[in-house]
Amino acid sequence: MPVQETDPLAILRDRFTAAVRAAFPLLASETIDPLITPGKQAELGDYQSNVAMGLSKKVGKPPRDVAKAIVGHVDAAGLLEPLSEASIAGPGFINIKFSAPALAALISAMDAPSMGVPPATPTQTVVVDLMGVNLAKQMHVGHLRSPIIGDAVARVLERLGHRVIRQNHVGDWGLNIAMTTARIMRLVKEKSLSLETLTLDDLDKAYAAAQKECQRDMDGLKAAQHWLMGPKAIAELEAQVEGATAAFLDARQTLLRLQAKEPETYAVWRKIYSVTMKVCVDVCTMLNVNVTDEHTAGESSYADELTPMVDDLVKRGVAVLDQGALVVRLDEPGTPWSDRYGVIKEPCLIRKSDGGYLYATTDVCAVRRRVQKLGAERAIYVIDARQNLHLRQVYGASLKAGYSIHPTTKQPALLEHAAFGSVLGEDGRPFKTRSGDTVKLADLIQETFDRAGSAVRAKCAERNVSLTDADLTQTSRCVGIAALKYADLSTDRVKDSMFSFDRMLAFEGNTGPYLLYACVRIKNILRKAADEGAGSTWPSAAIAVQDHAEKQLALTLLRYPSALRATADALEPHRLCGYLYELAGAFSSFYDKCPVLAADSTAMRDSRVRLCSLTLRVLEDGLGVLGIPVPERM
RNA sequence: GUCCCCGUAGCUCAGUUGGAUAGAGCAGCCGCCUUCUAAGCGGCAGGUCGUGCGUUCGAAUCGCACCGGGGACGCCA
Repeated sequence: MPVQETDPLAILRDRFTAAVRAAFPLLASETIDPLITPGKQAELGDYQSNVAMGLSKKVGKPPRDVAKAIVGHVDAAGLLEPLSEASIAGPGFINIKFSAPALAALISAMDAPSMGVPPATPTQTVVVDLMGVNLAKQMHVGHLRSPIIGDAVARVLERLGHRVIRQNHVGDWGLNIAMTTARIMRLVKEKSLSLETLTLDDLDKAYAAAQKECQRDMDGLKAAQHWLMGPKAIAELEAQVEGATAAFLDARQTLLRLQAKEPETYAVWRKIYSVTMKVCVDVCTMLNVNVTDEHTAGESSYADELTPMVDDLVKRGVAVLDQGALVVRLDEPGTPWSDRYGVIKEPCLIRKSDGGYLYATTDVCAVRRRVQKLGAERAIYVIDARQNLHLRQVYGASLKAGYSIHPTTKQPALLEHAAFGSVLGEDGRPFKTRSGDTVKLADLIQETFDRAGSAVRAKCAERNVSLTDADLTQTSRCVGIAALKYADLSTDRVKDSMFSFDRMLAFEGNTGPYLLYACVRIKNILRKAADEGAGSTWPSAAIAVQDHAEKQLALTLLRYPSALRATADALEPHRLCGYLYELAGAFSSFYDKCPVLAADSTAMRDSRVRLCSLTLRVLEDGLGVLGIPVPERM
C-alpha cells in the first residue's frame, strides 16, 4: 500500500509549483522550486513561499505583483485558509496557513504504520564503516563517537528503507599486531602471562611495550645511519640495541608465521582477537549500538587480496614507482577523481619501498570489496576528521583504479567521509582523568550509568514516583544511554565536542533525558486512559485540531518525514535531534495547555489521546533511529 | 610552506542549504503544582554572527583577503 503524502512541504511544493506555472506560462520549460519553508514567524503563517522575489527579475515584474499572481492561482481547496493579498508580506513573502480540518485529516493519515515516511526511492545498498577499534588496544573516549554516530547514520538509512551493511574495519593486522603477538608469546613462554586469563589491559600493556622495544632503538639506528656517524658508531649502537633488534626480528618472523597461519602463532592471535572483540561487542551492547561479530571485516580479511590487487594496479599503470615506493598519483586536474575528491598533491602510497603494504592499501582493497562484492552504491566512513586527507586519497585511488565503479549501475559509488571532531574535556583539551590517564570506555559508560541511576533515584524520591527494582534498572540504563548518546548526537558532528557528565545528565533543556521524560508523560496518559476504559475508543477517534498548542503539535508532527530525510541526506543526526527536541517542546506546551483525560468532551478526550499516541510513536521512532531506548516510567 | 576544518549571547550549542526582528538550553531575574509526573510551562534580560571588502532585491549562510584556534601533509596505523 502506498504511503499517503502527509508532509506539508511536499504537498505545498506541488501546489505552488502548479500555481507558478499557471501564473507564468512562459516558465513552462523551467524547473521551479517554490521555496517552501516552515513559517519564520508562527503568527504570520504555518509555512511560507519565498519564490516571488527570485522570480521577479525573470518575469520582469515587481516581486509583490509576482506574489499576487501566484496567490491567485494557488489551489487552496481542502487544505489551506484562503490566500489573498493579505497573505503577502514584506518584499513578497507568501504566508500560508493550513485549515484546521486539513491538519486533522493529515494527522489521521499520518497515524498509520509508516508514520508518513515513504520509503526512499530508489533503495540503495549502503555500507557504513564505523567503530574503528584496533586489536590489543584498550577502547577509550576516542572510540565513543564513531559507533554512536555511525549507528545513528546506519539506522536512519535503514528507517528510510535502504539496505545497510555495517562494517567494523578492525585494525587486526600488520607489523604492530605481530609485535604484540610475539611479545605475548614470549610472556606466555616465560609464564608471566596466561592465555586463559588474558585481559584487554594485559594486551594494551603488551602492545605499548612491544611498540617501545621494537621502535625506539630502531629509530636510533636509523638516525645514526642518517647522520653518517660511521661504521664504528653504528656498530656500538647496534650492540646496545641487540635485544631490541631481536624483538624486531621476532616480530617480523611472527608476521610471516601469521600470514602463513602457522597454528601456534595463529592461535595466539585468535585469542588476542577474541579478547579485544569481546570488549568491543560488550561496549556496543551496553550502548545499544547495533554492531556485532557479523559486522566485523578486519584488515586481516583483506591480507590475501593485497598482492594480486597491487599487481593489478601496476599492470594497468594506475600505480607507479616513486622514490622506490609504489604510489597512485592524484594531482592531475580535470579527472573524474580530482573533480570528486580534489586535486591532491600528496600521492596515495600503496606499497613501501621494502615491499610492505600500508593502511591505504587495505583501505583501497576494502573499497573494492564493498563496491564490487557487497554492491555498495554508497559507502559512508564514520571516522575522525583528521583522516580526511587519507580518505580522499583512498577514494581517489579507488576511482582511478575503477574499483569504486558499481558493477551493475556502472556509476561511481558515492564514497563519503562523515567526519567527526575530537572529544575534549571541560578544559578544552583532550579528555583525560584527573591524573592524566586516558579513560577506559567501559568505565566511562559504567560511570554514566551509575550517575544516571543516582539521579533517577533522587528525582523519583523528590517527585514521589515509586519504581520497582526492575524499572529502576531499565530506567537508569535508558537515561544513561540517552544522556551519553544525545550529548554526542545533538551537535554538529564535525566540531569538537566537550565531554561533561554534569551537562549531559542535567536533564533540562535539549538533553536526552528531557526527550525520555516527554515520552514517559505520554505513556502515563495512555496507561490512565486504558484504566479509565477509554482504551478501545480512542484509536479510531476523529482527530480535531483546535487549540493553538494542538495545532503547533500537529504541524510539528507532520514535519517528521522531512526531518528524517534531511538527516539522511546530510548524514547529520543532530538535525533529527533538533526536530525531536522541538516535538517534545510542542508536546510539553500542549500538555500544559490542553487537558487530555479531563477534556471537555469524550470526543475531545479521544482525539487528544490519539494525538498523544502518535506523538509518542514519532518520538520513540526518532529516538530509535538515534539508538536510544525509552523507559516505561521515570 | 600547502591543504582541510572551526570562529554566533557570560557558558554549551542550533540556525531547515541565500529570506522577514539571528534562535534554544544553562547561568541571572519574574511568574505557574488541591487538576494527566514541575526532569515541565510562560515571561524578562543578554548579540557589531572573528575582521574587512565583494556578489544581489536580500548574507551568519556564497566568493576573496586577513586575524585567531585546531588538524593533516610518503614509506606507522
